[in-house]
Amino acid sequence: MREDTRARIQQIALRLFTEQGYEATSLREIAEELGVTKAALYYHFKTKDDIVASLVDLRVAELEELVEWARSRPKTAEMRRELLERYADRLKESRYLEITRFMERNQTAMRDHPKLSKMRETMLTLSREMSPQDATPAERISHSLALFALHAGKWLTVQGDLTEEEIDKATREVALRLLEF
Amino acid sequence: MREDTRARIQQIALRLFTEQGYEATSLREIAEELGVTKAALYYHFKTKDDIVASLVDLRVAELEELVEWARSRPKTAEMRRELLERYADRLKESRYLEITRFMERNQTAMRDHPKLSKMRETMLTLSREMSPQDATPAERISHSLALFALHAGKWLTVQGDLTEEEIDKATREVALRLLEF
DNA sequence: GTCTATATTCGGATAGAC
DNA sequence: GTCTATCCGAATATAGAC
Repeated sequence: MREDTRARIQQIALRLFTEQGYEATSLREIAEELGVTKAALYYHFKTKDDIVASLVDLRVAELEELVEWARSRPKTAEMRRELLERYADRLKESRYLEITRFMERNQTAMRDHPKLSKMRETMLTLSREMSPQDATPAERISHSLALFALHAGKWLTVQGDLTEEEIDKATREVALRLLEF
Repeated sequence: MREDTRARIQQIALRLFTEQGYEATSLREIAEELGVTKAALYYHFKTKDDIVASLVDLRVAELEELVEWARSRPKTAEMRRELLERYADRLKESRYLEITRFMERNQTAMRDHPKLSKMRETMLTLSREMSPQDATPAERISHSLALFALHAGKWLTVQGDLTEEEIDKATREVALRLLEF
């Protein structure tokens, strides 16, 4: 039972921020779900903003791992395909997907959050690893879109009667094609 | 000078909602920029939500136009390429792009807005027009992604030293490739 | 670490005069 | 159509006891 309260706050906050939005979620709600009072949260996080900052940190760390991995490898087409697959695998992990969704859905709330520029920078670094040095602009864009395509796949659940597995498989296929361009 | 106040409210609200977020923008701010008081806004819109609803209506109307156009045409590959180009052209018009960005960035705020389901429905209809009847799941996803790719292109402005024109041209190229799949 | 207050600020919205 | 004035609720945050 009773693990790290800090981690439980993060977990509940992440869920509520993603479902309802950052601004629409009050500390009262988070506290209620946790079974404590608002004041208790302030022991663990100085401000509401601090909670969100801690969540962004988690994502940056994961992106940086991917960048590290890419850099430890020769810059070949094979490496890039594997990088793409690894990115797709991460997106399947629920915590990572949740944080990603949270960020996609709360762009304006995060607008001038200092952590966000850090994140963009890391994402840019990652997308640079997706192209060889001599790639043309169109190729670079296509390769970056390969990453976006994986995200987009997660939005397409509405798309007819396809199962999640089918969509995942198909988006990976499309993403690989974008990488080949 | 002094045109329709209603339209000016929409215009200012759209800008602020997009820049700062829906919840983070107060009626006071909108009123101040317009040079009137909060109370004056209530003459033109019953609630804050009404303002946003009127903006979504604008986008749905534009999407419906595209659907209408597609339906008035034979279902050929050529028609789909042109539909894609028309969609890209719309995204270049500032008002349309702004509304699109507003919606992308305020997904949670719009979460259970009745207008939103209408919009999703229209978007789904449009993406169905992008594929022939006998398309496989992977093909359908690729064709839908062609639309998303155009949106994604708008996020990539950061991407190095490319001009907006170059990015626009390259994303269209990539989108067309996704359509060919 | 968590509680019970409580301070403070600001939001959306309405009433009624002009 | 726009104003002044005001209501009401809710949110973040703090102080200080246990």
